[in-house]
Amino acid sequence: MPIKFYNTATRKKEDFITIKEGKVGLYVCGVTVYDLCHIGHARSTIVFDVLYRYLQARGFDVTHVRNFTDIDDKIIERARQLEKTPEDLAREFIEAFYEDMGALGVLNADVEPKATEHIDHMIKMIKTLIDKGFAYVEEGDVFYSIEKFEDYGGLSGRRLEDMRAGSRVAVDEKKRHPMDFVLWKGAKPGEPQWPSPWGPGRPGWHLECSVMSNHYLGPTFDIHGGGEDLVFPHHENERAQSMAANDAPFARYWIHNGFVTVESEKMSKSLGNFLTIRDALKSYHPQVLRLFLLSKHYRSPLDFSKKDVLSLQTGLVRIYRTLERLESLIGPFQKEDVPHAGALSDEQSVPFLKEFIQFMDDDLNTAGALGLVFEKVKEMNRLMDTHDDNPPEDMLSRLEEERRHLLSAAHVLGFLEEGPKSFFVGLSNYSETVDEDEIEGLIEERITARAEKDWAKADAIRDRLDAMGIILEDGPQGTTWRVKVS
RNA sequence: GGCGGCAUAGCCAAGUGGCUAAGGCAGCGGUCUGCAAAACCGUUAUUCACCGGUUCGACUCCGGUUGCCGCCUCCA
Repeated sequence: MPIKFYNTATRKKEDFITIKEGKVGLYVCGVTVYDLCHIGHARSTIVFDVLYRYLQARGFDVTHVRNFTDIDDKIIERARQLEKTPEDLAREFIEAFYEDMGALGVLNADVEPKATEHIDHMIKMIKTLIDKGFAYVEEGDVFYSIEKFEDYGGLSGRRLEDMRAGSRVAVDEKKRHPMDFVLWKGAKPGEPQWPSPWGPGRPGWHLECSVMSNHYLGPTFDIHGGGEDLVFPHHENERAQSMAANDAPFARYWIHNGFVTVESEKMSKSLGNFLTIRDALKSYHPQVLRLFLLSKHYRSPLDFSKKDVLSLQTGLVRIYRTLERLESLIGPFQKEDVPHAGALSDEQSVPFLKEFIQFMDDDLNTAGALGLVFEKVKEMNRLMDTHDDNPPEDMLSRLEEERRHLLSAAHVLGFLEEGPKSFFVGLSNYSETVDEDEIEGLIEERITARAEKDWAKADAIRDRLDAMGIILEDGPQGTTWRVKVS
């Protein structure tokens, strides 16, 4: 069975066939670095991170390009407000991007180009477009003439006539057609600028992705991704530029992720519900956030609500508790066992991994795949329950094997990558700080009381700890405690 | 006005033209435990917004209605 992706360009799920056997060129529109990333950026970045991981696990040699837009009107404006240079501002938020996304377990892309590194290539493409008659110069600006490109609208399914009716934009009168867009923008005094044949200025936004995808992946490549809001106009314009300049098809598969709302409302600065990754990480463990963002199909809208995130957290805690239980039986997971590229090949005989592949092959169904993970966890717990005190050797080796399968699936989703201990320590940071000595002391006291069968006293101590947010577990090996997290 | 998407139990969320409609959270009953906790077992949608149509058969395909959302302007 082939991998299938929903292709925005055709509005259908299609079999994924690469241009070159075994190789995938993946271009994902990154962020404009004028502010901190929010939870919506996190979803998009994580979704394509999972796509990247999955294609690699399936054995493809993937070239993943994720750009930074580091010159743009918003950056200039924000820099002016903060009295910084646009370069410093961009550098600062690129750093923040790595910090935030790194916390969420996002891998670096293979190439992470910045728009300002490709100005000369952009000028070259603009020249080509002018020479071919797709672009015109007006007083230091260069515009793309959409009427010259017959397939304009071919990606988003829009017709020019329809759009004109709904246009609410004050149209730049230099444009010959209201939907024409800028390729090169003449600089006003004091603005960042680069020399060009049309005077000093800076590139238009859409141009950078055309140039950089062409530069790193060639004129025609496999997958182009981004948030669904980019379909129009950004991707439509990118496509028009690239196809006109290169005389070649552009991306073969267009993949777009759905939006994130916060407590059922669209994120916006005016509503004050603009949730940055940084703020979200103050309330939730990064693994909880990551898994939450993968708990629904990537194309559907996702509502970020505290209640739903916490219920997902409870589930994740259960998974980690199982891993903890496994460690006590068969020791910690060895890092060398981390699955290598191509681990999820077509000839998969392990039923669990086979099912996992079926879900992921079907348009990256992370939600279905996650359900599978929970089923496996239950199965392993059940197995451990049957031989609580004296586990036979063959059961231990079976558990070891199943844990390896579980973790190789989890690796594709980018979670369960740390040990249970470290996870629980991390999670406890989200609760009030606790005084370990005090807790240990109380537990000692309670052990004595229990030995004397003074149940009233034992229960009183347990209640007291409970009030402190500490949960006790009396097991065969003695009493353990953990912090109540939700 | 145009384009597109979504509507599944108390909540979140997969999925399929006919076989028991995944999974998580919450709830209830049970096993275990001094009692708990954790884990496990059982249980919670005769039904998939509404109305028609296609079909031997639809929640799944088609048409319409209602509701919600996104895009058409910078936006992941």
